[in-house]
Amino acid sequence: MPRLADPALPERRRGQILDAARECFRERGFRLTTIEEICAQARISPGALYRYFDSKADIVAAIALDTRAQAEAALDALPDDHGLIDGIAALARAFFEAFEQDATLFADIWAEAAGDPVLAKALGARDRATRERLTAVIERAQRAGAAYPSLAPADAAEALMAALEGFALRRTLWKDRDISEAVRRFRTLALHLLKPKR
Amino acid sequence: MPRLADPALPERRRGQILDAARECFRERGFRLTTIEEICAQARISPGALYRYFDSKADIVAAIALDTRAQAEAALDALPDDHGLIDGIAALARAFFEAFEQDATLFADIWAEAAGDPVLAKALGARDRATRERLTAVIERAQRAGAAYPSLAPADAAEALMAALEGFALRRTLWKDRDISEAVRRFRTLALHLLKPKR
DNA sequence: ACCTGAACACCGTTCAAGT
DNA sequence: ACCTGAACACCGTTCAAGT
Repeated sequence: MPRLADPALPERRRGQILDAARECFRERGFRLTTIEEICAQARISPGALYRYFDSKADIVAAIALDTRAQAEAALDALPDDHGLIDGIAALARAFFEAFEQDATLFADIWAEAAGDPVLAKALGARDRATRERLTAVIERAQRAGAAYPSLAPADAAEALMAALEGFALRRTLWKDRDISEAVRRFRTLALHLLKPKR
Repeated sequence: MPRLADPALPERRRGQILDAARECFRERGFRLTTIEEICAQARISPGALYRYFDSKADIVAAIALDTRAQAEAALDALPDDHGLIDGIAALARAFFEAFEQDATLFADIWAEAAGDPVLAKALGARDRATRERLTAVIERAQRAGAAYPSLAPADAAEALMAALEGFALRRTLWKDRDISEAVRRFRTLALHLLKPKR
């Protein structure tokens, strides 16, 4: 019998549960999937699951923050020269793709956040960080002459994020419409916001 | 004993229940409010409630469609001359105000729609109608020279609606931020989309 | 015809007992 | 230290019985 427990176990278990949850949410949506289903998928008992997550909402929160973190990381690769618009469009595509299979999850996350101050605060902090990075990129682009400076960088960033999320939200309704169409529309919007001269 | 039932009763009951539901949702959010709470507020029994609505989701659906219908009606009053931008801004303010007290409801409606094909279809039909009206307004404005024609009217309409809903969504996270700030940001976006020359 | 409210079904969460 | 799974609590929905 080991005196010390496996220090990697908690992280492994959390990953195991999150993977199972994503799989289930994808199949039946957040509302309809049961803790028992997640447990079956993760080959674990309810009691064990609650050792690693406080609640079902806590599981969505973890997934939401993870997705956000990935999106934010992609921002660092954004060029601030004349490739800016295309970079933003690529980012939008990645964002839409992240929610392609679990389209409903996007809406569920926001609904959960709206009713759960803890998740709201965590998501809010991530969101602020994301917006600040995007603002910085736009600011540099304006200085470099790659973006039109009539719009305050912070306003442009907020508008772009709102539009991106708005398109993602609307895509949950029109599941038939393909991603490229959404990307094209978002790209057009970004172009008008950042380079109105062209 | 009357041979014919009061023909206005069903509509009255539905209104009574919807008012009660709105009140409850405002206070505790969609998730947390209980059918029993709505019943208490409406002074009616659960059995009676289910005579007028199929499910809890059906109640949100009714509220969602009602809110949408109001927003759509406001579109008719939109000027297609140089007051267009201000008209759109006023519309955005009304939209934000409609969800001011039940901020979480906005996200809940989408989450519900994402998981409920019936609601999705109903909301989708309304949405299409709204977009077509907005498209027509923009088209007229472009012809009148009040909007810049570089953007296809349908794309502009879709972008504006996505942005409007994106801002509304994000407002559920930042409850502190006042409406005027959101309206100002949306107005700026609309300006860049429709009148990039200025 | 419309309503009541107890009963049912389901599911998120807990906890006493195991190894 | 970690896990199991039966039990609990809660709530959306139904339905037999009332008027």
